[in-house]
This record gives sequence, structure tokens and C-alpha cells, in this order.
Amino acid sequence: MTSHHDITANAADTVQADHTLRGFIGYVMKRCFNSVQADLARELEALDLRMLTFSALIVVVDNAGLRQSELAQALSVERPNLVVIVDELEKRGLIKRTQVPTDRRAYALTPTAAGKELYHTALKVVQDHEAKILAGLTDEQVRTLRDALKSIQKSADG
Amino acid sequence: MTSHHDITANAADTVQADHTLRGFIGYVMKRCFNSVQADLARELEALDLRMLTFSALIVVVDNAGLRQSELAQALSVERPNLVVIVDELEKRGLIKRTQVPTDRRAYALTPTAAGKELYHTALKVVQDHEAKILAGLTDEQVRTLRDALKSIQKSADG
DNA sequence: TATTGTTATACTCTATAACTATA
DNA sequence: TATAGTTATAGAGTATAACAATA
Repeated sequence: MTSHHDITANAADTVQADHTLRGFIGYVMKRCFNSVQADLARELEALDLRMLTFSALIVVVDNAGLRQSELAQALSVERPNLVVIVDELEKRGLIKRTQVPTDRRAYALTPTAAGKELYHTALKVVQDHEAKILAGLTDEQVRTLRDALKSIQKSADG
Repeated sequence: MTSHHDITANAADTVQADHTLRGFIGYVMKRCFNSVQADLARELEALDLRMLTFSALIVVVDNAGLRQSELAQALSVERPNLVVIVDELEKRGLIKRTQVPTDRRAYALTPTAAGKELYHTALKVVQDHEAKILAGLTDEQVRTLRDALKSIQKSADG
């Protein structure tokens, strides 16, 4: 990354301008996650899914009959924010809202046949994506990474 | 997490409802980063900084005189999105925009005395935050984590 | 022609308050 | 009273197109 204005040369040209920030795991994680998120979004675009709609679909298929509040808790998404996600998946015919007979306030979420089919397709896409981004790492490194992220989350949730 | 509606018991009560997603590092990273980001935001609130404004301030102090386009590149933020960040820091008297004599299109960003002071204060806050979230990990685990995140980002950036 | 900073705009994710209908 | 789902709303991060001034 050479510069065309060397007269006003500054540190940005010689060392990483974000050197101090690179010392923070939080910053490194943000940069990493942004890249992962953008790459995954590109790959899920063909299925018209985003990380969040993909996640919701997976949980509904894996836990047919769960309520919206349970889905929200599982994904750590505020209930209001989940409404549009469920709306979208329902309008696309991937999941259904059905009244819970024992509690008329609640809706049980169940996948449709199309939802289950997309589940398998999308899972393959995301599995391939994972394999790609983890290609440079050993199983042991991935294990350590996963454990470390869990530990950090626990500390941050305090 | 016991349920009050065991009649309609489902998997969400017994195993983690997001079990499949937990198998993906991308999902684990998202959940972890959300927690870290929220916690850091709380701690930076006292200084009226966010992760992004903090990051911009750090880079400007460390690289006095760099241009907005260089700051954008350093932080991997699109140029239009950086304008409001720089505006905010400038209005608060933390940095200054000064014309570059050799290129009248460009602005050089330099920190004020107040900016340099906040730099040190904020750095301490974030360093303490880092220590907190990394408390459960050994230096070796943190090293592996950092290397793994860098490797993943590189793969994702393709 | 290309680049710097900017404006306008849109999409997504996240967060909170308040409503309704039930429990 | 409390809870489930919803509506409305706002803040924040991210992305692209297009413009004026300048190189």
C-alpha cells in the first residue's frame, strides 16, 4: 500500500494505522465477524436468506411447535424484532403460525414441507461456508476458538 | 429453564433450541460479539463514546494528519459512513479537520488536546473491559483465539 | 479520467415503550 | 397482575449511487 503523497507521509503508510486497536480482541472480533457476515450474506443471497432468517428457520425446524417467545429467547432477539422475521418466513410459506389450544395468546411455529426442504439446502450452504472460513485452522484450534468465544460471551453477559 | 406448559413440551425445554446453530463458529461468534459489543457500549457510555467513535479517535491520535479516506480504509468503513463519525468527533472538539496544502480536496485529521486526553481515558476503560472478558482464558488461549480470528477473516475476505 | 469528501438513500439489526388479548 | 404477540419508533451500522471540487 504505497502512497502518492509521500510529502505528507504519516504512520498510516508504514505500520497498520489501527495497530492499537488490533491489540483488542473485541476489535479483532468485530472486523472478523463483519467479514464473515458479509461473505455469508453473499452465499445465502441465492436462497433469499439472511443470517437471521436462516437462524430462525433452523430453530423452527429443529423445534417444531415452539412459541415465538421461545424462538426469541433461543436466538437472543427481542420479541418485537422477531415478528417481522416470522412474518417473512410465513409469507414465503416456510413456516406456519398455529394457535396453541391451551393458551390462546400464544402461537406455535411449525415448518412447512418447503421450509424443511430449504432447511437442508441452506444447511449445506452454511456448512460449506464454515468449511471455507475454517480452512486454515486445525480441529484443535477450532475447539479452542469455540471455547474461548463461549468463555468471553459468558464474561461479557456477566 | 423449566416451563409452565409441559403439556405441549418440546425440545426447547430439554436441549438448547439453537443446538444446530451452535455447531457453527459464525453463529457462536455473532452471539459472542453481540454480548461484547453491548457490554462495551455500556462501559463507554460514560465517555459518550461508541465502539466506532472510540476506534476513530484512537486511529486519529495514533496517526495524526491522516486523511479521512485513510481513516476509512484503516477501519474498513465506507467513506460516506465515516463523515458523520468525523463530524461528531469534530463537533465535540476532539479532532480537527485541516486543509492539506498539497491537495485541496483532502482533509488531514488531527487530535486536539481534549482528544488526546480522552484517548488515554478511553483506552483505560477498554483495556479494563478486555481484561474482564478475557479473564477466563490463558494467554495461550488468547493467542490462539486472535490468530484464529485473523485466519478466518482472511478466508472470508477471499 | 480518477479521487476526496459529501449528500442522499436504503437496508438491516437492535432496543424500548405501550397496546391487545388473554392468562 | 403477568404474559404472548404486536405496533410504533428510534438508534446504530452498513452499503451504493451520484454530485462538486480538485487532481
